Amino acid sequence: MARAANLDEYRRSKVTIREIADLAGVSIATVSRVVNSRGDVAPETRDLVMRVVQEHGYMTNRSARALSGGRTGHIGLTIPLMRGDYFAAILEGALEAVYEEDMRLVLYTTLHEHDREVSVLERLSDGATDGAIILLPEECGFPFVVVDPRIPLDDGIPAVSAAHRAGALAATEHLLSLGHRRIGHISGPAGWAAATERIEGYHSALAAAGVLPTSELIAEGNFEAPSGVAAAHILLDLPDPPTAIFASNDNMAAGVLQAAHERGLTVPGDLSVVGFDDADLATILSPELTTVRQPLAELGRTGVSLLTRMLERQRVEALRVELATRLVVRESTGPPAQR
Amino acid sequence: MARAANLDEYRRSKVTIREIADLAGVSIATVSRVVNSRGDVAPETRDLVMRVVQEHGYMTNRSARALSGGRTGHIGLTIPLMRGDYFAAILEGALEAVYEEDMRLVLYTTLHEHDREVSVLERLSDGATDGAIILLPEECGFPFVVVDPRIPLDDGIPAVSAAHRAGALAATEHLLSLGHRRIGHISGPAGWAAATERIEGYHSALAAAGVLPTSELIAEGNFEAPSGVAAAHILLDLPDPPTAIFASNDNMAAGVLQAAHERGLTVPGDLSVVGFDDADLATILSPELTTVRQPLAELGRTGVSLLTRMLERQRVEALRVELATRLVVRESTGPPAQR
DNA sequence: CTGTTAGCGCATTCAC
DNA sequence: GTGAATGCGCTAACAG
Repeated sequence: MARAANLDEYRRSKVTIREIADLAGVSIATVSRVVNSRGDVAPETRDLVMRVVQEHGYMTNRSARALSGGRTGHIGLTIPLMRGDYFAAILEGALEAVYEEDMRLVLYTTLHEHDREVSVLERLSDGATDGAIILLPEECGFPFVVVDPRIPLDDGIPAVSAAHRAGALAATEHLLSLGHRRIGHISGPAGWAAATERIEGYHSALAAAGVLPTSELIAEGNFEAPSGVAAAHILLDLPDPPTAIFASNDNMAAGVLQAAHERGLTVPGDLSVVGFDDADLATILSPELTTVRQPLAELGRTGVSLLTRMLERQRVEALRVELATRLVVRESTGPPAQR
Repeated sequence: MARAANLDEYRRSKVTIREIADLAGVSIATVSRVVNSRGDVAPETRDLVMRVVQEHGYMTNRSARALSGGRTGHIGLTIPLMRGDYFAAILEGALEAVYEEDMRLVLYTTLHEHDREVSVLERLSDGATDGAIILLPEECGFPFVVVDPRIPLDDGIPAVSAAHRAGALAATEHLLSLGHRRIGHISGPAGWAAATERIEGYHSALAAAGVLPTSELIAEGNFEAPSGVAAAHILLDLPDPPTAIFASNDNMAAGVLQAAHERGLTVPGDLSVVGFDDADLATILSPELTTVRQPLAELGRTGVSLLTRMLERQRVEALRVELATRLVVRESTGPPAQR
């Protein structure tokens, strides 16, 4: 089948349910039943209709179905930004789930800009989508579930997130068990739920090991690599510098590696570093990063299934899901150097 | 405005054009004219309607508009896979353009699987979208433009791609000008247009400098990092190993860095490496990668504008766009070591 | 089991 | 300038 020479031709070429009905000598309703695989159709009628449908390549018009049925089959997904494998991984999971449910994913980016967030939220309620997966929380009269919430959410808002605290705890314990006592932490931006919970995990591990947390050992970053190198330099410039650094994500851990490289420090010989996320980046770096794996794709996938469940049951349930994280030990951690 | 307690309530809460018309004491047609900013409306009527619209938060229902107007305002975008900043960058550009045109982007992944590609193509023509940006070329009766074609395309298929040949030429010339004569190349998969053109650029630069290309200096990879380390080892195991390696993308260049690291080779001291893409990865690595910048976001953006132009003119034009690439010199290249 | 009948919400002729 | 009427393609009662 060659490409249509122009759009008009393409549009005209679309077969409607009425034409199929006429061709098959049945009513529109019957065709509808067949294509929606309803049970109450005689086998022979079904076969007949199916044949005509096949022959003419009929596909039901989604717009019409949406208008009539009240559901578009689209779900929206807002994401702060595309770059970095972090969000891509979540998106990938969501796409997978959406594909399996024969729905479509309408993508929006907010770029972390407030204006943009507002306008995206507005667009979300224009009927183009049935619901949304949101990577930023806002109140709005629209069915949605928040994935990986940036800030603490009201109860009653469905959300799926990862076990940040437990992951950070495991990461710090790992360092502790290796013999480290001066363990620096590069945190995410203050106010972000994930960043806060990871600090908490770091603190509890320290406390459990009887190590006194010092605020000078915590430097704040913004989840981007450059902030990681800056923070690493601050930490390493300390009179009594850390022998290990736990960064709140892999990007910043990459920054730590870069800073170490600049100072001629070997990893893990002179400095151990642990990341968080287990993004693709973690295994691309040398040495490969010891990090905490977040089930990113699962996050996206779970978000979709939560949403579709809400959509089907016709009512919003307050559901909270927390997915487990786990430490992945690779090459960037080892015992501290002897003094 | 609090969240609707359940979906039914949410759905009922949507205001229709008819209600606005009644409230404003005008006809449906008038409201339609106003919200679509048609000229032929009296200023006072316009203001009145606008006020009512604002007050009730009316938004025109996209499904109804799509059914009535024959255009959904959605455009599809198929992408092989989400991971890696490469496709993300293209997607980002496309999203930007789509946002500006007040359209929506429906995302599909093919995972490079043939079955998946076919089913995605089918879904594309179900009326959910007006047209598509495709990262894989197939003939189908549907308006689309191919971005970054994987294989050579028939004339007559609108496409936008980057200047692979020129970029590879610049990269190789750079190495040559530094004094390198044994320059290895890690290519992309055979048959991919981008890979082939980059090899051609590499060859012409060599030829222009009077250096005889040797096939042993070309190793094939698959654009992923592990294939880069494998290929690098092959090249470096040569009796007369290269002093510089030009990898066909940044992922594989990262693999080369990793291989060098494993062998205790310093970059660029013992080995120079050049990548291609200038993905985010390039500046996260240490040393930062000298690479050829592809205008990834521009690729996506241009794809969208090409498509919308096609959609508006109501006919398919055969347009071919090639966007310029440019060499970005960073830390991973330098003169060859003295023998 | 199957056909008939109503809309779904909107854009768009046309008259006025 | 404005309103009434028509249809986009389909699903969902209902009736037979």
